[in-house]
Amino acid sequence: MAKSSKQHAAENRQTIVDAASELFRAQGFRGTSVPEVMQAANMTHGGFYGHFTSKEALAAEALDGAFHWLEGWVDGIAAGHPDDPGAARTQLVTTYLRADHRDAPALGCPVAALAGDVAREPAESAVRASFGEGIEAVVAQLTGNAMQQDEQAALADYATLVGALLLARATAGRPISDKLLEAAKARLTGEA
Amino acid sequence: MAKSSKQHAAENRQTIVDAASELFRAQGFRGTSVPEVMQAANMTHGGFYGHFTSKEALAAEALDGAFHWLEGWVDGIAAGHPDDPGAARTQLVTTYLRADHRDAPALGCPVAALAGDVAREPAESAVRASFGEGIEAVVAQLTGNAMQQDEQAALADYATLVGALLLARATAGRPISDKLLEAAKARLTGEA
DNA sequence: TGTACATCAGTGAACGCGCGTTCACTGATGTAC
DNA sequence: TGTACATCAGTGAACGCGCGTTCACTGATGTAC
Repeated sequence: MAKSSKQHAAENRQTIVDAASELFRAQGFRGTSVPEVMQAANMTHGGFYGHFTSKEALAAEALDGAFHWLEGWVDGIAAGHPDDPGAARTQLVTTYLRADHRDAPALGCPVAALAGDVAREPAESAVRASFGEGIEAVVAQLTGNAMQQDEQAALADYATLVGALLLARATAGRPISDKLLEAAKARLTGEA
Repeated sequence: MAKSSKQHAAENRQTIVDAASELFRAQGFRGTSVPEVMQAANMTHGGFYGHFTSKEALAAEALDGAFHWLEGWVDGIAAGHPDDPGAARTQLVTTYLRADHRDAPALGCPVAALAGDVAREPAESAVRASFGEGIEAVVAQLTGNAMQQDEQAALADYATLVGALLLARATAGRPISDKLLEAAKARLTGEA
């Protein structure tokens, strides 16, 4: 019944990717070291290069994983409101802009967490490619059957969501932080 | 006619702050080293600690400088449209979301350039304090005589501007990058 | 006005440290007979 | 089923490097008489 060593290795690899996905979102690419990721995965750092060719390769894969989670999250909201795209959109906006999303970047939207880092990546970077594909996939979800927005509206909504969450994080601890979340919520749900 | 050494030192200090302000916006706090800043200011790095107590102290001062520039920029737009706050707002939105602002973060809005970095700063950080005060000052400008927006609208606008610019930077090179700028422009100027 | 000393901004070498990455090794798993 | 060998995931020490910061020194500027 013991796991084969290949199974074990594959599980360990996934543990590394998952740990990296959270650490990168919380601390950024530069703010997270390979030894730190490996320690979070309960391994020593020497084994890292048996699984990945470089830190950047891990970053791209961790970002893919975070986008995969995000797409599942959007799908889950859409599934909760079949035949009512407007209600789905409202719930997405409300949930995205909750204080607990602001306060837990490690487990939240990779776009808000890492857009600033990705913006500084060189043009050919694998991380930049993953980010671009990820964001296009999410926009496709918002314009698809589940949410039914036109593309321009979806892009403007997403920009507002990301901007508000990021500014709320950067000003956390000040009254303006909560106000930013409320203002974006009011704007996007038409309550003001 | 020769400058006194005190004048010279004060000028050099300002040169360091200005260089840091651009480098930090372009590359982030962690992505910019003290030697790199000093080289950009045409000095060797040894003299740095004669002017600043730490890299973080420089970062806070450089951020203050960038916000000062931003406030002047907003004032300039407001002054170009006396008695027409709506036109001022439209010009601000249009200018902020231009492709050349996306492509020149070093000389642009410090909020878009550094919000992600500031969000990871600890609660007591000097950089975080500078950022919070800076953003509050800018919001005060947008709600003041020159632009006359109510606070909630100003916050939602700013979130949209920052989110769109940041996402456009993170996706630069893809068609979606320009679309993000256009979508935010349309949303904020009511053209769609 | 000229000389002697004090100041202090900037230089350049050095520090300890953590980074990304490499590598010789170990020991458990897998394979051949 | 049991033994002998091969594989290979993970260990832990080590590498060269750039970081933030320190410090002894230099030489131009400023001050005292």
